[in-house]
Amino acid sequence: MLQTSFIRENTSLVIERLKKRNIDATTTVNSIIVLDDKRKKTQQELDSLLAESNQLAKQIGDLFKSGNTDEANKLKNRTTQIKEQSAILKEEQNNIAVELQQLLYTLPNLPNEIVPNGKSAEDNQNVYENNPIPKLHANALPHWELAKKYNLIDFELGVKISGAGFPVYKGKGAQLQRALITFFLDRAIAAGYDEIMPPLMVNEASGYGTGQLPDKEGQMYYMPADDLYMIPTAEVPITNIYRDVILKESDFPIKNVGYTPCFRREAGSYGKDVRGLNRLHQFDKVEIVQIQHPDKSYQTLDEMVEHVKGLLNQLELPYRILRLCGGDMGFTSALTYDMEVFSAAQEKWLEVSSISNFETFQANRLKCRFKDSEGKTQLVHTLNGSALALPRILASILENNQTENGINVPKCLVPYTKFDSIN
RNA sequence: GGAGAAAUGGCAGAGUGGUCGAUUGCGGCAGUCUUGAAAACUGUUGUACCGCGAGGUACCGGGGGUUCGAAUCCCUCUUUCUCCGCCA
Repeated sequence: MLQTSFIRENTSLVIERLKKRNIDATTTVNSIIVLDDKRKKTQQELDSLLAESNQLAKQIGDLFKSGNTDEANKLKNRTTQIKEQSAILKEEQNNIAVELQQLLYTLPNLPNEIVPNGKSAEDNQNVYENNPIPKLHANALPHWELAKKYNLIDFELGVKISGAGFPVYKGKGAQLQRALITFFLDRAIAAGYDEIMPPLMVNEASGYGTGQLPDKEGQMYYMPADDLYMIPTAEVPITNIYRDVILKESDFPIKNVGYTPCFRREAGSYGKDVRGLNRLHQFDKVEIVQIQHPDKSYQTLDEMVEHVKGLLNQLELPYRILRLCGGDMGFTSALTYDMEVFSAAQEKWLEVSSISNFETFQANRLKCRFKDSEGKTQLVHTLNGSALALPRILASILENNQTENGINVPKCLVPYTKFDSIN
């Protein structure tokens, strides 16, 4: 959520930057300013009424004490008047606040200056590409066939137990999955991240804190009996650790890593994009989160991209890095890099990580602040990224490393799997 | 799930209708003393909003109510603790 004060002071910048998202925010921004003016005016009136009422209450108290009940009762008349007036103003103030809040919720984050203009994924900027695309043998199979052939993943069994999008990992498939999780966690810990195992269900306040609510309400599984949401990513519970927290400057950078299953309804998805492991309702992900000083957050973003590059390099997967264009960026992000691996049998790029700087957008909702060197309280910057999302990594490992005789396990995983090939 | 107790500032812990944004202790910060440090002493130390400022308003777990006036009384929700029951 953008700050009202920021919108007031940078009106034209806000409108200009949101054009990168192909949004004309002029009307909304103007309404926000008008409403904010109204809010200020109402508060001034209300405050002075309450000030008078506080004064009177003191006087009445004194009068009662000195036995001057007649005079006290006279003043009471005035206070009842004030009460009525202030009740009206208070309601008005509440209404304004709600309306203002709703408008603010509709505005996405401002894209950073370097975010390319564009409407869709086709306009994303390719900023890095690595590792040659492997040449597969003539009978190469897509990962869902390989998973079946080597008894690694049972999709039909998942349908029986839960439904489509809930695969069952078996045998070496399950072990490979577990190896990847541990590998990713170990690498993050080595890079200075603290491991967190958070709850997998969160309350409404947490959903609002990181911006899943109200924007992506339908994407999360919701349990009405207990008013809880299944997490769509570890970002939600981990970042919400810092909700309503005032940090010290010396706390920076806060680096957390967490492995969690992630749950997504993926309403509206269908077709061949959902084949196999490409798009699931439940999947595993290791997420890195950082809370950083505003001056250093972009440096941190680069550092996080480097970290993920390191993982992909070790896994020896062909990948590319995209700088997302305004039209393809998430609601809460100021700058996002997507990492995609090439899935050789499907012959397409699969997104395996999305690394974003949210600047103060989440922090404003979370009320996560710090005291700067002058003792002033200001909002922190939050960042996060997948490091990494498992299913598509697994898919590309299976596809890219297949030979006529089986599948080779990447060297960096062998210490974890204790086997170096699947056949 | 049943019964009872509780929730106050970074922490501990007073406060049961007005003089309370809140005694005190610890911690934090600044200073005095010291070659330096410790100790001691002095001062300072919550958040948000409004206001150029003086200053004002709100907040004692959340929401509502009683009252001229609520941290304090009432209702409700949440959470924590103790006991009982059940259970991985």
